[in-house]
Amino acid sequence: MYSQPESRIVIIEDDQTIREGYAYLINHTSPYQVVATYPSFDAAKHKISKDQPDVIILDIQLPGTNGIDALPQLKKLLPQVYIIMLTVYETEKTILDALANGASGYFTKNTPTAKLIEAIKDVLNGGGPMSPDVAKTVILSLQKNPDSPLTKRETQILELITIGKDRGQIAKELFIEVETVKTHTKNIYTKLNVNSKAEAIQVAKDKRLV
Amino acid sequence: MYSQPESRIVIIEDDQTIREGYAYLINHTSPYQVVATYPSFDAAKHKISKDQPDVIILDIQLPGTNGIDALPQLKKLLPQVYIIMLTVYETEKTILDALANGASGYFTKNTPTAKLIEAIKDVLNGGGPMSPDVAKTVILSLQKNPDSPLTKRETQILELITIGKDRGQIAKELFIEVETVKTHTKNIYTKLNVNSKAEAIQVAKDKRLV
DNA sequence: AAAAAAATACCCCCTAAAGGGTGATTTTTT
DNA sequence: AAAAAATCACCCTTTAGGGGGTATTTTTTT
Repeated sequence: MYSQPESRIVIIEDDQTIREGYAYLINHTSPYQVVATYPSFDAAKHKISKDQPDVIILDIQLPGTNGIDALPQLKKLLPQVYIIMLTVYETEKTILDALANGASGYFTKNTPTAKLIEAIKDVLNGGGPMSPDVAKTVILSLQKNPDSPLTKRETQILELITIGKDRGQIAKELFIEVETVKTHTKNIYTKLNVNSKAEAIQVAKDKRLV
Repeated sequence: MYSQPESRIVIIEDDQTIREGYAYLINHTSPYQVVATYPSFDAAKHKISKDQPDVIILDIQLPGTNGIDALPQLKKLLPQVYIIMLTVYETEKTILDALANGASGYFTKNTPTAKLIEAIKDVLNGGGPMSPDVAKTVILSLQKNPDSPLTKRETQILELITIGKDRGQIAKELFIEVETVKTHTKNIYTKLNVNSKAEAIQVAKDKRLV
């Protein structure tokens, strides 16, 4: 599926200058048309369905409902819409929350309009555009700790523990005895300085061991 | 920190045509220099430290040690190096494994050299470049299920359960009583059709509820 | 304003799964 | 040859987790 020139864009952004600037440039330098702009989600929510947007450009720091909370609601109103986040926030949590809640792309506000237009094309073609720094943050969030004190087998077992498997399931999955799983678990606990599954999971998440 | 023109590139790729093609184009159309190329990690591992690469372009499907397994070893040999994966595989698991193991970027093999050169610049500047389809896969892997049957509070509690918190910790964290946590947990179990924490975690992961 | 949904809180009972200790053999790496 | 990792076994103890039931308050939706 390729992007259609008629693709309809809505911009939700409280800063009038940015809002109108992007709108003007998209309308005049791209094949897409900005069919509506709103200064807040609350102003948009009752009208946006009528706009039938294909892509929404959504700011995070909005008056009233913020962009993150607006995301699931927009998705509910317009299940097929692609949403590109535009924000000055680039903390890991904000970025991950936005993506978890259904954003298709994420850009920081200094992004030139040309890049944004490219991003619109990307999402319409099924891609997931991000600015380089955002991508970096996402990648870092996925990265495992390369200096894990655990052996390969122990890491494997810890991984299964973190996804909720019990001793029996782990044993079956790895074709080993329950007692062996127990031994590995004990060794894991010793190395991580914990003495329960719950604590092990917490340390694992915290130190990105899995 | 900006990328230095002298930045040193190593290519590890078994297909001679691709390997030499990229090497030639990078050397002749970019400010970077390809200081060595290898057809496999096993061929590279004893010599690559001497090459002092800033960036390694690494194929996944290599004879002998594959690219994913090579990643941690390369990181050990050259802790500061940036690694860009280049592959035909684009399954979620492969991509996530590569990023988890320390890759800085990820491209599919049809990527034009110009994009790859841009990616080299990106990683040297601290970015995390990915081709649009890869980025999309990464974003999808982070996405939550928008049709969760759980309420906000229940989702919150399930989230805490998945990171290994026990009733007491959850209660404390949410400023509610342990008994309330229990009630929520019961409701979660009913909705998810499970009857243990372990199962709940598995369903949560499986259905991307958290 | 009324109804529905969500969040909060308590009580009793009960056991399965988890955790601690100790020891030993086999396989893989260095 | 030595060290590290992975495998398996037996005993014993406990607690955090789970089932059932009931009820009030707060928030949201209609």
